[in-house]
Amino acid sequence: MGRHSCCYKQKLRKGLWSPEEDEKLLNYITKHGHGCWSSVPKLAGLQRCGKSCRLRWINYLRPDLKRGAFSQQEENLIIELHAVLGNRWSQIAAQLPGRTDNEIKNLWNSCIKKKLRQRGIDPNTHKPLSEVENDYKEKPPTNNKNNDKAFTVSNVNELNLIEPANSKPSTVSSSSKLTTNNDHSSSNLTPTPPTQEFFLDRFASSHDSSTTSCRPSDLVGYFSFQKLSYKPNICFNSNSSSSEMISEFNSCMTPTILPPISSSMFQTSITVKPSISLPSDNPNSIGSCEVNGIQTWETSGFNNSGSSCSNGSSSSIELQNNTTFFDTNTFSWGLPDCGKPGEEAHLRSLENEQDIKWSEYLSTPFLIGTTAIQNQTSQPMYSEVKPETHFITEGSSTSWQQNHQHHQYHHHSQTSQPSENYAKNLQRLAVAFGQTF
DNA sequence: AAGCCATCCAACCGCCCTGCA
DNA sequence: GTGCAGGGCGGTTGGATGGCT
Repeated sequence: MGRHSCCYKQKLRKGLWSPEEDEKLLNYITKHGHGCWSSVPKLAGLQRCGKSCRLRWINYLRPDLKRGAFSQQEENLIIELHAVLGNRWSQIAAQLPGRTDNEIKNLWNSCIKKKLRQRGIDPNTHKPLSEVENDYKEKPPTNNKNNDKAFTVSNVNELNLIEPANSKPSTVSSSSKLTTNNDHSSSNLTPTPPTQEFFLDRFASSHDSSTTSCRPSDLVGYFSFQKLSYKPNICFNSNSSSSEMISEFNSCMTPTILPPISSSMFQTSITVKPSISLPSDNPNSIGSCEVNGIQTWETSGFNNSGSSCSNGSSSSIELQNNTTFFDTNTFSWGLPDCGKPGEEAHLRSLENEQDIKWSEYLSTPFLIGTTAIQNQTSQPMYSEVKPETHFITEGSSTSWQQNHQHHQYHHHSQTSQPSENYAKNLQRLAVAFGQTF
């Protein structure tokens, strides 16, 4: 187990890749696509195992990789995603176009962890270190693996680390603490993804429970960690259909059950502009072109589902991601230093069609209006300064992302009626959290 | 200049999951 | 149902690099 058959073969090179090897691999995949990875090294003339080739491609040679340092906004996003997803680097990477799981993992281990600790935050639990220490004293881990890193709603509440000092403690956290960190045993460090309790708690955590209003503007800021109004109340009838549930939800706006959220919910469409560029005189150069105003990349075989160019030199794939990403509006910090001015206008023009709003799941009161969110002043959590910009990156739905996403739930059907959308999305989300309504 | 140390990050390892025969 | 092969993921390792003494 572990080692693949190809790895047992003799004479396989290990270690750093030489430029020649890179060229061979790039050439091969550009022309033929990777197909079966185990056959790639042989066909490409490489003395490597298939896994090694795959890794090299994914982490280094892919044309849509964004090179360079992570922006503060990306770091913030990683931190928050980590709070939700734990060490699921691939899922986190799926939310950061152009970044690889390996890259993010390295950043986390080398940089972000340290920063969080410096700020008195335990990077595993996202709790204040003092609290973690207290917890440890009170409840020493009996069985090591899950205890010390178990993820609870209270952990998530600590996301509001920079909450004003006078903010009141959560009114529901004690009752809504997640104790179901059981199905993620694959990773000891992986917190249980928060279910609806998490978000309810999040709603409540920074709010006075006596506040009864639930302004859409508050909800708009949900993902920006604005203070939210929350009235613990009601109200789904378990026999209700999804659309009825939505209706009920609309009517009361204070559900005891929020539609579950998963990483896939965070996703909306983006387009990514690959930042890797090869020398123009490089015969393996992967150029770009625009088709119908959409950035495309000549990456024959890069995406098997891509449309093919007929010039024989390459095929063109459309990198417009119509699947998933955090709603560009839900995170107010954005990636200002990643976006290019010229791209932004184009991206903004895509926003309307790209946005997957909460409203699609939760109906209008949760609508995260573009203008509304734009005017929100986000409350920084981990960083002192959180620029108020959109997280607009030109994203890609590359084959690798699609691979990532095949575990996830594609939604945002463009042909379905709204009610169908709601039902489907709710079902998907329920499945995503292993729950049923 | 040399040695030591810390950090970064590319790559490997081991395991799990899935599809298929 | 079972075993195998391949893909994917997360954890870990180790080489490269830079700073400091």
